Amino acid sequence: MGNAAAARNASEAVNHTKENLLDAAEVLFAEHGVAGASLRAITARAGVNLAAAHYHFGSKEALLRAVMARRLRPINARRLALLDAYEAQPAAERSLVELLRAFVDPVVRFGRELPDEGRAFAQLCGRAMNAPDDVLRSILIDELGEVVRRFLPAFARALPALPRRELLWRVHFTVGAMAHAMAGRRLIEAVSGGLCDTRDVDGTVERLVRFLAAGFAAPAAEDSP
Amino acid sequence: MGNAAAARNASEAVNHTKENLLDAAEVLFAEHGVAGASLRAITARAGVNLAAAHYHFGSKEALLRAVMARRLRPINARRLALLDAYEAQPAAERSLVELLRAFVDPVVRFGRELPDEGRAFAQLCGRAMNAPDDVLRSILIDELGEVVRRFLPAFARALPALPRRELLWRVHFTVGAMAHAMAGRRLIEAVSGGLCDTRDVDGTVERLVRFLAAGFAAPAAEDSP
DNA sequence: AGTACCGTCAAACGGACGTTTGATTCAAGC
DNA sequence: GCTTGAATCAAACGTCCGTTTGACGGTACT
Repeated sequence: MGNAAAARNASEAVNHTKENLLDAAEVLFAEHGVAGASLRAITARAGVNLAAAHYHFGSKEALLRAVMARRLRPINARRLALLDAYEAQPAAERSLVELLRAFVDPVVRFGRELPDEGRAFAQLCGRAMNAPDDVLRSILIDELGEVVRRFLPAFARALPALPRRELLWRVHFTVGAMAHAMAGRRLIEAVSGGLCDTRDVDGTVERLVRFLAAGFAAPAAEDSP
Repeated sequence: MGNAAAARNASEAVNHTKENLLDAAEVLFAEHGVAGASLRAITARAGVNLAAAHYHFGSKEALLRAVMARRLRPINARRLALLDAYEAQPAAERSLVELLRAFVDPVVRFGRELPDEGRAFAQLCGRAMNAPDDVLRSILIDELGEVVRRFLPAFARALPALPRRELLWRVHFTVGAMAHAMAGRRLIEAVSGGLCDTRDVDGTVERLVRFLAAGFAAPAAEDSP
């Protein structure tokens, strides 16, 4: 049967074509959008035949899903691990900054540590949240499901005085600021004239977390509607 | 020469075809993205012939530009007017909240007051900042040029103790939160289970402005890099 | 009546797209 | 040595795209 292929995949030698396709798709999806990046351009960049994309993934959508899953899976795993560490502490020692860091750091870090592909993925991921493609958005929401399911109660516990509606809005703003910080790297570098260095992961995370923590700690507006 | 047409345009009777095209394009660009919305779908929705789009606008890109300009122009004019009012006050009476409101309110308000088209434009506009289409992004940046040129010094004056790099980052986060609040309406309504009502313009603006004001007022992180 | 022009229309253009097909190569199993 | 099946390849499939064309009615001006 497929013993040969199974043995080869299980051994060390991974499929070059598949990985090349993922790398190329990641960059071009980020650069031109999902609709704007054609399979012809992707396969050409990967140095493989056009039909290889369908042979290995089945469709363009499945390729996109694989691109997202490859990076999102470890990112979200790390987020949950940091959340576990945060919650393992005695309640008195937990700080909102730390909770926010658990939420923000892995995304920004993974997105920027890989020199070039990470840069591409950061753009793609930052855009995905509000992408017009239902596909891209649904992929992100699927992969993000457990993260929000675990983080929302943690935020609520860290801010017991905040009305739930206010909390949800602030998480919403947080996601927006984070996504923009990831997707809009060229923008701030251009506007700041190079003063703001987006390659400084720790600095970016720290600034973002402090900004958000202060926003979360703001007094709640009177709850009119 | 073109006296007839000029007279007709100058008179009350505006061109129905042109406006129908703008309305339809606004909704479909927002719903499916610029690349995903075909001129065939747009003209069909507008109830006009396919060739009318090129006759009246010249190209798909020019149609997109017209869609954006129609809404962005009054929004940005209002932003600058609010900034003028803010700066006309004696310095002692100015508040950061008010400055942020001048920046945020017109976008959210115009984006949501129009019952349905505004909803579409809000999505489109919120996405435009990081859109993969160079066209859409460049349109927004063009229309936004004067706004940032006037608001950045105002922010710097309102927060004289904040290092410039920190200020730029926080403005960056602000833009992200604002864009996400506009583009991600369906998202927060779904996540909150309807608890957060995105049709409540005043409430949204107020929550966002307070959140951002607290973030801006946070102590600056040590300026490492 | 005649001219000029605007707006609309159906039809077609060439090109790019995602996907499918069938042939070819090559290493592993009997 | 022959078969099997995974992997790659060039070529083609049908569809949809943005744009162009040329003809047709209608209105305003001479």
